[in-house]
Amino acid sequence: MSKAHNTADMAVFGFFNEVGIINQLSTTLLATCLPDGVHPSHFAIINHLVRMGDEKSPVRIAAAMQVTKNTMTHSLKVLSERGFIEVGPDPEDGRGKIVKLTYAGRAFREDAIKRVTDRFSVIVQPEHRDIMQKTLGDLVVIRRLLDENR
Amino acid sequence: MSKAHNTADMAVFGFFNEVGIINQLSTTLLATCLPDGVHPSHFAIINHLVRMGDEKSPVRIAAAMQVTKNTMTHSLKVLSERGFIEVGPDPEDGRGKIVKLTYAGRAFREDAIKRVTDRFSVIVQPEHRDIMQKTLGDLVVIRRLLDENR
DNA sequence: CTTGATTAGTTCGATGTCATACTAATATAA
DNA sequence: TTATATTAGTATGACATCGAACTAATCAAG
Repeated sequence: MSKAHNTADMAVFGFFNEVGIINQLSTTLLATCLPDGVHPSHFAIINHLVRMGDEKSPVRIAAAMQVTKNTMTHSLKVLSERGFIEVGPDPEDGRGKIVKLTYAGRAFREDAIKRVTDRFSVIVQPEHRDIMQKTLGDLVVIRRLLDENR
Repeated sequence: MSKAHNTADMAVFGFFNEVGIINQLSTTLLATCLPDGVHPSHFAIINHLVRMGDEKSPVRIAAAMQVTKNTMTHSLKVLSERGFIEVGPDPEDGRGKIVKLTYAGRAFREDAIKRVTDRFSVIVQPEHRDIMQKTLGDLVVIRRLLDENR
């Protein structure tokens, strides 16, 4: 009864195992579409700022990206040196900062999106898109479950 | 038409996005079930050796874990220092080495599995298990797709 | 047998990420 | 108002991972 290897647990382990492999392979594939020195996590930050709006504080971006504040400090430094963002003080909070996308940042994102889309389009066929679309809702349920229990 | 933001692409991006978040949250959760200094990737190696059989070469384990050889060298050093594995020479190949599980390694794995199962069992409810089981086959299809195109 | 190519494992340097601890500014409570 | 607690961002050190270069051993071609 307390045996750890029942079928229900196996399904759970198998699920997370497949998720882990898919994540690794897709991230690696994404990385090949980005210029040297730009990590997938950097792309994710730019992408987030474009989609959800910039002018956010580092701590808010860190929460959205699910990384720690110091990781975000580091990532923002890289993006700033690349000229993709500008980090200025928050006029309403002396402690805070405000991250703003530059034109170069938006252009980089457009370019990267195009390369990524092209790259994936030769691999992902319509039947795979159907699978992803069909599965997406279930993944959201599991993601929310984990998000609420961390 | 070459617009990058059509609904099909959105489903693909959304899928990989959810997969990434689930992977991060589940890995973090798993990490809390492991003793200090034992990384989830270390647990994965031990787990693999128990399930698929030990007495494998580092390069084969690296391929199975989808990491580079040097990463495996590092991980095996950690596991060896912990006494979970023993690394000896390959009598049939002067270049190679053979990784062997110790009793302590197997005991660690049993203990970790128990803690992980207990931890997840209070979060993952039957309806979530159903979702994972239902989704598993689809995830395998996508995983294979990426595996064949890397 | 000898030479060139491949493979196993390691070393080195770089990078992303985290935990802990710290400073500075804001918010709350007495 | 003053003291305490909380929050934003940074600094430091640690670790997992990677790519490139290296050594040693095996394999393959002549």
